[in-house]
Parts: sequence; C-alpha cells; structure tokens
Amino acid sequence: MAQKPSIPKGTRDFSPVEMKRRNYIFSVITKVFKRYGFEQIETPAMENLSTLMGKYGDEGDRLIFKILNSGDYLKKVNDKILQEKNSNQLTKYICEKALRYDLTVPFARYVVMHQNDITFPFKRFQIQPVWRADRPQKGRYREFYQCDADIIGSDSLLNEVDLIKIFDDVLTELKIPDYTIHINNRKILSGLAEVFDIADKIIDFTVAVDKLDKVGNEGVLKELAQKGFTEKQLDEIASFLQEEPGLAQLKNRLSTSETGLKGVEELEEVMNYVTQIGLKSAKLKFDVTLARGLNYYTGAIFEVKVKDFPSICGGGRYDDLTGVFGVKGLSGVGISFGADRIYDIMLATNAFPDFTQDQTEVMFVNFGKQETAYCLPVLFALREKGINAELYPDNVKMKKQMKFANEKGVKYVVMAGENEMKDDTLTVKNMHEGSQDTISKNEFLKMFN
RNA sequence: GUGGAUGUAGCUCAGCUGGUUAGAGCGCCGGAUUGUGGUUCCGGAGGUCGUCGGUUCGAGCCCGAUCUUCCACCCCA
Repeated sequence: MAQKPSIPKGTRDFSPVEMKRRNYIFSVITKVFKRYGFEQIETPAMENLSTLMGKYGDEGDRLIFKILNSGDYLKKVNDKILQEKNSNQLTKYICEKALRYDLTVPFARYVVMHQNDITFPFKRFQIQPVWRADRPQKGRYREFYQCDADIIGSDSLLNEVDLIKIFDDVLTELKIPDYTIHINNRKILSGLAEVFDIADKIIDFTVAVDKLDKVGNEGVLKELAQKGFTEKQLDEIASFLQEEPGLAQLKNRLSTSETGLKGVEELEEVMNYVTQIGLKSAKLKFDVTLARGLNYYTGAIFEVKVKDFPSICGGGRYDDLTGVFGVKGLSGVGISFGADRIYDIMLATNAFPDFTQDQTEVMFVNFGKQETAYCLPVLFALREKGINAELYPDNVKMKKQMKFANEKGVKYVVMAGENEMKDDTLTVKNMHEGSQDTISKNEFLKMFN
C-alpha cells in the first residue's frame, strides 16, 4: 500500500537552489571566522542527556529532543515509576541520549574532555544543526543550523570587539539590510537588581524587561507585579523605565553597585574600541533591556536584529560554563549566527548573488554511439580545464535534450552529428543569445582559456 | 506546553442554504517542428477533496478526533 511520505514537523528538505544559497552563507561565515583565527570542530549530533539537562533552564529542558533507548527500554524501569505515569521522571530511565540543543554546551563538554590537548585561549568555530522540540512558526524550525564562534580561556574584552567585527564583516558581505547589533552587559542587569533590592528575582526581572519594546512600560510592570514584586520595587523600576537611561545616567543609578559599575566600564571599553575601528554596515546600540534568556551569560550579551524578523544572531560572555563539568575558572565569550533565519531574510530582500558559475556551462547533445565517441575527448578536455560540462546520457529526442539544457541554465549546447564529424567541427549554440556557430574543436576549447 | 486559524490537481486558488460525472490559471506530458530550448497554436494526463470516524436517503461543505502549515503566548537562531 503506497502511503504519502512526509517529514517531521519543523524540518525541511533542501533542493539544489537552496543548497547553493545555504552553502554560500556557510562559506562566507567560515571565511570570516578563519580570518579572525578560529579553527573548526564538530561534535556528535547526540549527547548524553545528562550533559544537556539543566543547562538551559526548565523551559530549555522541555525543548530538548530525547532519544529513546534501544532494546527493551522498559525492562529496567521499576514498576512504581511506570505506575505513576510521570513523563519527566520516566525520561531519565528510558532516555540516556538526546539531540544537541545548541553548540555552546557541547563545546563546553568538548573543552573539558580535551583540556589536555588544547592550548588556551582556544578559538573554535562550529557549524552544525541543532534540534529543538519547539512549536514551529515562520523563521522557527525544529532543526536548524547554528554557526558559532567562541573564545574560551581569555578574559580580554578585545574578544568582544573581534566578535562584534565578525558580525559586521559577515552581515555586510551577505548584504543584510538595516540590522542592529544590540549590546548589553549582564553585570549592569545584576547591578540594577542590587539597587532595586531584587537580587533574588533577577531572572524574573530580566525576562520582563526584555519584552519592553513589545509590551511597553505598563506591560513590564504588570508582569513584575504578577511575579510578586513589592510596590516600592515597582515604583523604582517604573521611574527607571521612564528615563530610558544612557550610560551616563546608569553610572549614577548604579553608583552603589560595584558589579553594575564594572558592567558599564566593560561596555564602554568595548564600545570605544569599536568606535575607533569603525563598522562597515552594522549599527551598534546599547540596550539596557536586552537580557537574553540563557542564564549562563555573565558579561557582555549580544543580539542582532532586523526589523520585522526574529533575531538572527546572539551571543555573550559566560564566566563559568565549564564549571558544571568540573573545570573552573575558564571564561569564554561567543556568538552564534542563525543560518536559516539569515537565509529567510536574504531571500525576502533578494540579497543572494547569481550562482550561474555553479551550473553546467556546456552540454553536449547525445546523437548516438559514434557521435558520443567523437564528443567525449572534448568533454573531458573541458572538465580538465575546470569547466562544468556534461553529455546528455541518453540518445533521446533533441527537443527533450534542449529543454533539459535550457531548464538547467546551461550556457552552451554543443551539437555534433554527421556533418560536424565529417568536417571535424562542432556546432555551438549560445543558449542565452540563441545564436549558433560551427567551429573547430580547437577553436571551441580556446573559448575557455 | 497553552490559545486561535488553515488544509480541494505538482503550484496558486474557485466550488451556491449539504443534492448527479469537483473546476480555472499556471506547470507537466504529447503533437504542430523525427538536428534546435525559451515565444505561439492544438491536444492530453493528473484529485482517496489532509487522515480516520460520526450525522444524513445523500458530505468537499455539518460534527468529533488526529496530522500539517500558519498566527499569538512561552521561549529562542
């Protein structure tokens, strides 16, 4: 019984045109990463579930794709747990592996496992798919590629500067229109939490503030009120939101917080460097409301936004990512490009170049055995010259062969039948112009010097 | 995970208050043109109406479940 095939929700096939465009994005990113001294690694699609759990918050845990154990996976589970039908409890017993959720945590695991082979500071890049059991929407997939660059084992703020310049270089070359790099520092947010006396509720605070541009001041205050913030705290936060503080005002407000001032100082240093170097097309904007969900960030945080699209890049500094795996005191900072969302923007704005050079440039029409023997040396001579060329594999109607060439975007169609063989020539048709000429094999080959 | 919309030919969509054989444009295939594509003309194929079940004399249309895609929330690249 034939069944209609399908693919899982939120996943996609990539056809030849799409692959050309995707590879173009990857190649630009790869080139720039290398230019800044990053080296590539890959890690397995699956990690031990225990490596991933608890690193992304409760919400993140829910979105991890778990892999069912092979074999009789229920055998080892004790009856009591089975009876309870508690899925969260049960997964521990029936899933020991999971698909990677991002590239940063696997990288931390990699660093710990290979610490003796790595010379620090270690700059690695990684371009691989990640999987999230999210509900798909436009620009939101369950399988998508991240392109990460991280520096681990260096506190220097010069790394932040490099990463900002990488955003600028890549997104300029990809012709992403009108994007802004938002930058903040987690220490500033911690400082504010100290000043507002809400240090224990910093996550609630940052999550709410992050939505400011979406829900406005009232929305943020409403959410905070629901989370149990006191009147006094709400009043202070309200007055803070009113003034849309720049760095100078922030310094005042944070004067009692050592951490907060450190954050401002770091941010100023990074921004001063960037101003000195200059940016090609990026706009760099300090944004106190930028929080980002991932709770392991401790210093700078970045996010690249394009109007009317979901964010295309993210990143930040984490002081102790490897700590949970037993290696303390390694600070890292990294960024991530969301290739699929970049793709969507480039498609919507016609930013892709032509990929005609990837196409077959010359196609030989197949007229039969003898004619094939006559054409083959020329075909392979072309390939030796690096020209993409092919011979139509079957001796079918010319119309069909021409149509094939036309649809594939072939530039030259070569015809060699009885007459050409007799005169030792080739008839070459330029498909773009519709013109054709009969010339010698040598003359033809010279066209490609 | 919560709430809402959606699904008819390969694609974009028509399809009356439920009533014979479900339509169009584009695409595809064939012919006009057995050595010439893209234009033109003529002809043709292609549909379990997402899937399963229910109501009805009768369901593409009504009801339920399920899946897909999309939107909002959550979260994020």
